[in-house]
Parts: sequence; C-alpha cells; structure tokens
Amino acid sequence: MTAVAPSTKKAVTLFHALSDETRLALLERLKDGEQCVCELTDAMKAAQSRLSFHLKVLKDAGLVEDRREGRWMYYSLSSQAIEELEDLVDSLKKAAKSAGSARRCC
Amino acid sequence: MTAVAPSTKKAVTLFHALSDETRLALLERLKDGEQCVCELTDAMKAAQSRLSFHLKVLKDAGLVEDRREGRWMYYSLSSQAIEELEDLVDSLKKAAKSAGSARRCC
DNA sequence: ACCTCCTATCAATGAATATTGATCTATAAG
DNA sequence: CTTATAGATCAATATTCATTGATAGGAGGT
Repeated sequence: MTAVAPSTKKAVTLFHALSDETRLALLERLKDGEQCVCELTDAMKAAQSRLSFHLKVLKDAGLVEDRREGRWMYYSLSSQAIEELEDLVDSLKKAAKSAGSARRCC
Repeated sequence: MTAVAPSTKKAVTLFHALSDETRLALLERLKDGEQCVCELTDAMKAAQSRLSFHLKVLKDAGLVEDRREGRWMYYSLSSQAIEELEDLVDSLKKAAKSAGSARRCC
C-alpha cells in the first residue's frame, strides 16, 4: 500500500555500497572492532588507493565512521545506516509474508 | 570473529539486485501482491524489455518468483532471499552494537 | 626546514551494467 | 493455419563502476 518509497535514493546508495565483495570484506573485518587503514590494507593485501576508495563509498552510505588519530585513520561500523537497512528489509519481509493474492490482469 | 563470510558471492548478488531504483520500485509494487508484467509496465511507464531485464535480475537473486498463467507471467515476492537478507543485516547490527575497541595499530 | 609515513584524491584505462529497439518463442483466439 | 498478444532474449550503445599508478596533503620525527 506504500505509495512510493520516500527515500529510494538513500536505499539505492545503501544497497550499492553493500554490493561489492571488497566492501563486504571490509565490513566483515570491522566487525572485530575499529581498525586503521594500514591494518586493513595489510590484512587484505589490497592496494591502498583501492581500499581508500571503497571505504569512502561505505562512509558516504553511512555504514562506517572514520576518526583521525595522529597520522592514522580509524574506521568502524556505524549503527545508524544499519538500522535503516533493517527497516527496509523488515518492510519487505512483512509484505512477502502476506502472500500475493492473484489478481485478474490486463 | 567471523572468518570470512562463506557466501559473500550470494550477498553481493542480493545487494546488487537491490541497488537499483527501478528494481526497488518493482519490489515496492509487488508488496501489494502478485502482479503480471503487463500491469507493471503499465504502472511504471517503462519499456517492456527493460522491466523484463530487471525482473530477471531480481529473480536470479531469489527475491521474486514467477509463475506462468496462459500468456501472462505473474511475479511475486519470495520470502526466501529476504530471510537471508535479514540474517546478513542482523549480523552487521550485532557487530555494530559492540562498539569498536580502539586497538594499537601499525 | 626536511624527510618519512599514512592516507586521500585524481586521471586514465578497463570491466560491468543499463537502455533501446528488434527479433524470437509461446499461448491463445479466430 | 493465420494472426495477435505477452514476454523473453539479443545486439548495439551509453553509462557507470572499479582498478591502477601517480600525485598531493597532513602529521610526526630529526
């Protein structure tokens, strides 16, 4: 019954940020807690500019936060966007449960 | 502490399917119940081949199911993939809550 | 001031994706 | 059997995204 998702753009951004193997791997690592970029590049054997790019995508989507400490940048999960995600998935789930009533068409 | 998500590929596919405005709009419509392609093309004023393409992406990701009835194809939400989504988001949420413990680095 | 280390950004290339219009298949109706 | 309709698929193009290597900035250390 929902008219048109009010913030479709936001949802697209969120899901897009999650739709990449490298970025999911980053989030997976951040589940263990805050980490600095050097640690991530090291652990993932990835080029620095590559991770920097992906971390920016995650940050722009609101999925991670960054914090500077000296010359290091620390990244960590941000629960904010994750809750929005939860809501999106929830509304889908509810709708999926109330099975589709076949309607005459065309 | 999770090693490496076992089915990262699956997650990427799921999130990618959701990372498009047209596809989110389709899902939004399907929340109201099963609908045939002609109804969707009509309502969304989109080219038929375009929707067919996006519906395929959604179907390949397991987010929708199709059913043929005469010459019409009916699409509906599939709760299967949606539950996988829920799990993915859940594990992120839990990790985000146990705030990141800053660790010495580099 | 200089040099070094950590990270972000930029420019160029290459790879995936989306869009369009045309064609093909299947089902139904006459 | 012919025609019409619903939808999928294909080929070509346009667009968007990721990767790489180079450069630039900012913070410490000497």
